[in-house]
Amino acid sequence: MNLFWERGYNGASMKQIEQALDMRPGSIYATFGNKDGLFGEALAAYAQQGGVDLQEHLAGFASVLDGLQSYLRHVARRSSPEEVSPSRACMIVKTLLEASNTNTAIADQANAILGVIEQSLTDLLEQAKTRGELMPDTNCARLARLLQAQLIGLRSFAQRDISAEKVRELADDMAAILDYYRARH
Amino acid sequence: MNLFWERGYNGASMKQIEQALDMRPGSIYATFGNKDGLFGEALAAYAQQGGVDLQEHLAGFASVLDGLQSYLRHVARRSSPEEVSPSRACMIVKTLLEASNTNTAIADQANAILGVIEQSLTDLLEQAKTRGELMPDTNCARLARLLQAQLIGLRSFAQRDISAEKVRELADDMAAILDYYRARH
DNA sequence: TCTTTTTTTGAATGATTACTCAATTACACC
DNA sequence: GGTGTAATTGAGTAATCATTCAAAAAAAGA
Repeated sequence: MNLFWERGYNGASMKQIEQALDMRPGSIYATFGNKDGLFGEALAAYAQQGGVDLQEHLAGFASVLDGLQSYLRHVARRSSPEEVSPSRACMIVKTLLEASNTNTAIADQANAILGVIEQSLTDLLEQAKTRGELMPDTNCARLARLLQAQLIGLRSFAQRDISAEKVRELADDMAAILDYYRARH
Repeated sequence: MNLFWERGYNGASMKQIEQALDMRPGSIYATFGNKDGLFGEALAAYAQQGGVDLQEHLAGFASVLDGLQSYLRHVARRSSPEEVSPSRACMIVKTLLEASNTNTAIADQANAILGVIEQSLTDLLEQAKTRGELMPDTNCARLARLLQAQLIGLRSFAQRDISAEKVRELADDMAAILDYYRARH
């Protein structure tokens, strides 16, 4: 997963995969079918890990919106140039952009995952609306897409050769956007 | 340029490039050096074209902020699934994500281009501030990065299998963010 | 028109690609 | 310990990768 995340589908050769897994070709193909199958499992593992990360983070907050704002800053911290990570950018977005016109199966998988994430965010925002955190007329599905676009933008921006502070500032500015949707008390 | 934009650096083979250019290997290598050199010229051409597009669009507006908001919607229209384009996503971002851990030279070029764009946006926002369109205490460099992240997020989001209307809505919501930075009269 | 320079051609290069399979090793059950 | 099943090995496959270069063609200069 880390190798694919770092180098992308085409950038990771079977030779490098053999080394990363400490497995020989035959075992790899017996286990995963082919490179697509292996990549698919890696991407699914990445997505699941990301889902757990979001859920764990939100668990520490009584307010959904506070949790989402903190999550944006959390993502910025994890996408900081100081951190040691296979890539600062999101593996799902990297996959979507790389595979969209070259590998339909993989692009479809990335699309499906992003659809699930969008739905999760919608559910969370609906929950926030029910709790009175959001303005009553908020279109939660639409706001979820805006939020997802923020996460995509943040992490892709973080892939730039740029300081950690500027990434942090960006996350703060993105978090502030959510304030505009908060219910006035 | 279109071939690289559509399929990415690794996704475009020299065979396909030969066909797209209607040139034989020797001529290609005599003209561009190698695949990296050719890709570099394609990316530079893409960036220049993008710069012209932004400039032309803003020329139709007396207000910088109005122009930028309209540009967001213009980008959404161009990134619509109905449009015939090599890719809905931005070639520069695609390159940044694909090359960051595999091809330093190309990643550096993408980084440099994004730096130039950031500076252009900063200049535009400074101009808006001078004209009294923005709140006087606006941090234009920081807002420029937020705006760039919106453009990155919008076009990457548009690469999803999603309706044109939802992309349009997203662009509207992003444009609305700029309103929060407008000077109150 | 002849000569020189430049450009184009396309077959051939070695390296690398994803992938296969007969042979071998390891494991599980009695 | 013996036997059958499952998993692993790694040399080897054909195809494709980016790239080269001597020969041919085209263009430029005299």
